[in-house]
Amino acid sequence: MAARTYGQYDGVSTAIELIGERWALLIVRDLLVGPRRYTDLKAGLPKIPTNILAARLKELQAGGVVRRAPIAKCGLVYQLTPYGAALEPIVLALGRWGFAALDERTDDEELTADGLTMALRSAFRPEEAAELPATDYEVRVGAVAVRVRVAEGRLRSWQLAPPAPPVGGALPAEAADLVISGGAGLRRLLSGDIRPAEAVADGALALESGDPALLERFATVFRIDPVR
Amino acid sequence: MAARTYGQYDGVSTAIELIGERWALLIVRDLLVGPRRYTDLKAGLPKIPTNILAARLKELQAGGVVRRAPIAKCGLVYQLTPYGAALEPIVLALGRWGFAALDERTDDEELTADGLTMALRSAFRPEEAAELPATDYEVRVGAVAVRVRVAEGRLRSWQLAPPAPPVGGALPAEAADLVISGGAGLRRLLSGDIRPAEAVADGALALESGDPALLERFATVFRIDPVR
DNA sequence: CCGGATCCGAATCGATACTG
DNA sequence: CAGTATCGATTCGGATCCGG
Repeated sequence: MAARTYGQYDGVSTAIELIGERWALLIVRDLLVGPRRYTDLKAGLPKIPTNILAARLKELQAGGVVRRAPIAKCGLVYQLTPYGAALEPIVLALGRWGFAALDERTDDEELTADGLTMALRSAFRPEEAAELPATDYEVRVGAVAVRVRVAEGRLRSWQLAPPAPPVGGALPAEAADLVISGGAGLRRLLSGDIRPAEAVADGALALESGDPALLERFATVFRIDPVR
Repeated sequence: MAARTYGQYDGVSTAIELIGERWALLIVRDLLVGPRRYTDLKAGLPKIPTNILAARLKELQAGGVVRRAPIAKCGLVYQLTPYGAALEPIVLALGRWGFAALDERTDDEELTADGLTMALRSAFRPEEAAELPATDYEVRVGAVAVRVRVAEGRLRSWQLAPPAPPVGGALPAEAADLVISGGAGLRRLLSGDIRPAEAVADGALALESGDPALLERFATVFRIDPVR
């Protein structure tokens, strides 16, 4: 295990020895959304071999990034330690950087609930949201659906499909103010590549319910600017 | 090459498909210091197999992260594209995160000039430096020596040993205001684990030349706070 | 020396099957 | 649910070699 080391003494090398192995950062990404059970992780990372998942979880625990905790009633969850949770701004920034290289989705690529949740988090702009009234959005892409609430410059999220335990408190009972769905259009909207009205006219984005004017607000609060 | 994909459609997955392969981010780290030739990279990454270096450089070029450019008089260099250069804040943050997990240096780990340069960059605090008079520091750790100038809230760096082409303009002719050397002491100083005076008293850090009072200033301008 | 390409054994990864 | 075990396919690492 120490045989495959980089042999360098510095922060970057140490960091990628902790979280640079294949699949490791995607496990961290999912755990940033909330604690997850072994089976949840496996479902959220459909292409990970089960032995690799087991191996990574052990390494991440040994590195102090992840902790294994028994949960109230039967079962156990993996969760980030405070040290692991400190990766959040890095993973979000990496998500923004990689977002710029995204092209059209192909059939063998899928978007998971945790992937969408983190994408929305990485696109969230607190400064823009600070003065706006509290608003609930529901975003659907294929089979996944995420509910986000923007209030007081902060973002909270819940996963509706597949359902995951609420991480931002109890899921609000009432319907979202705006419900949108669509894959390709969402990416182009977040990148500022297309205006909200165009996205809807195109059919790239569908307005399921809610005031169409709220889509402008959504596009203001959630955006990932192209890298330079 | 597309066989080993994560099969997910999101920014984080895309990012680590571009720069998540073994050694890739260390190549980026070195290129963030300045353009490097194949042999420079090999020297700065002593343990990288040459075929892996060649393979990574090709992948990074294919991904639009690195560009290969012929240099003025014979030879060619690799340099980051603007898209690759946008990784700087991420690599610096990762360096700070990993720094927290650094323990004592072992004999098989070495600190390279580019590693030290990036460590100092990641530790630099512009806010603290904004109001301070321009100051030059020279930092020596083992066989590597780096010269940094803090002026007007900005940081510039040059590599003295092993010498690399100046990336922040011409190397100042005059001697640095403060010259310090020492390995273990530097890490503990940057982490705030030890006070400047103690570090010198310990012998963990040596003051080669300059006003000892400047060491306090150094410790203020360069610091990596423990993660939470 | 620079900028790689080639070859080969060792370690890791990926897919599937299996178990407490 | 939470993983191990097994095994073939890849990749990595180390060394050598080669054209300019």
